[in-house]
Amino acid sequence: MASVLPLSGLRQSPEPLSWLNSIIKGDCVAALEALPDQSVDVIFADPPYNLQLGGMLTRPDQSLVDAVDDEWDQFASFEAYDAFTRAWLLACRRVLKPSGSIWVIGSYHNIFRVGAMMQDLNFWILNDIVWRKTNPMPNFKGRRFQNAHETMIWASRDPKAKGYTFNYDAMKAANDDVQMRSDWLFPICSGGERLKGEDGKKVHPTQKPEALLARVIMASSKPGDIILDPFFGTGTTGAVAKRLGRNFVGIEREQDYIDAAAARIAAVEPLGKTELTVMTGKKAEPRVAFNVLVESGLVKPGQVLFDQKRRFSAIVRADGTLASGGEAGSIHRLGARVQGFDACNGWTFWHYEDEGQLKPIDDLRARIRAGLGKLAD
Amino acid sequence: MASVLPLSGLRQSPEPLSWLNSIIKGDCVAALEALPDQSVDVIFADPPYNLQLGGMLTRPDQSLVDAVDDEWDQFASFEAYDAFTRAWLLACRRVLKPSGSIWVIGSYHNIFRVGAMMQDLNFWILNDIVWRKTNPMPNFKGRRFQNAHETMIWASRDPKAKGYTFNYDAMKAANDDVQMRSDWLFPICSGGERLKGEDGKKVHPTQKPEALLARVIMASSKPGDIILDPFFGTGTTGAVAKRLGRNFVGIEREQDYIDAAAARIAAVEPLGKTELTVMTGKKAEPRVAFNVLVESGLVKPGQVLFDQKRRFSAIVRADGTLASGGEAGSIHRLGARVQGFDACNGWTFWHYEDEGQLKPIDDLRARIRAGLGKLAD
DNA sequence: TCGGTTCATGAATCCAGCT
DNA sequence: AAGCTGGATTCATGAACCG
Repeated sequence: MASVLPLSGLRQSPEPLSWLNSIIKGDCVAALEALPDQSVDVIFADPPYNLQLGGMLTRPDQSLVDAVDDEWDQFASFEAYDAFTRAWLLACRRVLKPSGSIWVIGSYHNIFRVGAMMQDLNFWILNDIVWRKTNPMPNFKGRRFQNAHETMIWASRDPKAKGYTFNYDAMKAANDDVQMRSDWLFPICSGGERLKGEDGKKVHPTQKPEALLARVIMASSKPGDIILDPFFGTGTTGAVAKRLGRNFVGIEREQDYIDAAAARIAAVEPLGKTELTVMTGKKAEPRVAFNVLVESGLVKPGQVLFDQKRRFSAIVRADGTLASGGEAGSIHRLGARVQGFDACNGWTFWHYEDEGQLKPIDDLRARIRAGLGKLAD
Repeated sequence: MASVLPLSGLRQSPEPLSWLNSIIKGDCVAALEALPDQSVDVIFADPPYNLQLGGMLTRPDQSLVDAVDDEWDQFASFEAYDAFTRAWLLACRRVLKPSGSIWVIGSYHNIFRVGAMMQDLNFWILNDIVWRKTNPMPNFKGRRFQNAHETMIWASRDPKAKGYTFNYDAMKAANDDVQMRSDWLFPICSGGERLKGEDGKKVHPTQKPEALLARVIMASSKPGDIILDPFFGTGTTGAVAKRLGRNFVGIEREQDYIDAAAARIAAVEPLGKTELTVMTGKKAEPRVAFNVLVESGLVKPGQVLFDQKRRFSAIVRADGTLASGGEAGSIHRLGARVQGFDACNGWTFWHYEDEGQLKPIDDLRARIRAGLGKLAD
């Protein structure tokens, strides 16, 4: 039976949601019943990998590799694992907002089955992301390549969903101003970040690095969003969500993991609003109609605009449209028309003459946005 | 109907196999009927990815992206794609030797379904390999991460198969003497390597780089092995196989691709035996029994061996076994016994004294292998 | 001939918001 | 709900072209 353990909340709402910023104890599918339909923005799931280990594995020095042999990773067959996967994915699907997205991490043992099931359940894969480990465990027997990565699937709830969050500009800025790729490089979780028990042993066998979760959350959610982790473990998702100003919900069966996660999350200090501000691109800026430039006097009716190479020209009309050789329309439509294209960004295509030089009219828009419109003659 | 087109053969056998080093024209499953059971060593398959593209895609400069919209990549549903996948995988399974292995390449559109089906059909995944592209196509609309990799699944025919070829030492040597990882970095196929028609257009939309195939073939096959590619396309697998002294079989439906592949392969000059000699490590070296060291006089009966720290010692007996404190056995057994381990590499555990210094008996084995046994006193 | 610039292109499930 | 419109959006590579 699932029970809700409230933690220190991040979110003060007029109708407080009892499950927000808490860890729900119980089986994943049963516990999800505590959540309403379409109530979470992002799901990060780190399900059992269904490792099928033959026996003990020893290193060349005969030391024993501490394998993942926990009870929760044992399944009788692929069919059993598929049934389990289908059940939790469906439960997650119900609580995910139509504009939400889901991440699932796995290895070659399970990720193919998970990915196929996600497609069968009508999730729409956006990317598969490869987590390249800087320090993977070696292959001790020399019979395979070193297994040096894990795979994450990022998917929207529905094939045609357009509303999912992707902070493209923030990702690009974080990657030396080129697009963030689908292969990410991070160390495995170790050192001080790795939770250890009083006996010095790791608390959870598959604790994920916070850096990995940070990129996931920064890429696909906004501050204040609700992030669900149905296999909470020791709460990496919750800790990072709290630090990044997001709300979280965790589901976990084992009391030991819950205790460790709760203590860990309580110690997290959320970042301030300033630190959380992300790079945004033009899409986020307020719309300025070309007409406003005419009205403000930055562009005058009758003025002639050119493309950068003066191959085309057009005359500004008083209503904020352009005319050229019998054709007329918006700066975008006419830009497309004269070039024979379907589309065109008129702001960067059309230029005005200033002291003999051609400058894009986008510069004038920038002045409006900066509040300088009234200063223009 | 499938027909066999013989090419210049690499292999002269007393019972020539008509399909060897040839391209079989026809549908993959039907054409595979021409091959006997358990007749090929390695399969490399690059099946249709089942891309589901919405419409046209333009770059920011309004140019049109030349998408993969070929008829052979169209499937009515996931079910249809699964049925197709199951059929060709089963046909491949029949012709694959029990000691063989199979590679399948794909993207997130299809690889999860392929991987799950491979598991369902009792293939045993050895690795999933990520091909990281140095120069992937960008994401033009800024709505996802740049799709910068493809995934290959490497699997043995059966779960307990141990005989598959993996040239571990060659891979390690090629990777600056550290284990080859599961993420590989290669450019996409372009420039002079990319086959172009008379119109200057690419002959095949998805030609793979030869470097990728070279690593696959070098890692998982031996010279003289037979490599099957059931989706031959323009014959990258055949060209690389021939160059690396392997035999190939290709299956392809489109005559245009067959013509291009045949001409391409005919122009390939196989490497010589010297160039093909792979870096082989200890596993490939001839086995040397400890007894040989005793017989050759490099180790003398009654001589005392130690571990590196002189915590343990043992006496060499004339039959090539060791004795220590009432226990006796092979260098490996006794090494394990004195340490309380299940296993031990006696060659590196036991040391002999030489001018006051302890040196591993493995050094003596190396002298035998180098033909220096008789020079020893 | 050399160096700089322009241009084409690659397995791609690629827009959002308002009327 | 479907359609319309504003306008945002690309990286590495090699060939072609130019001065």
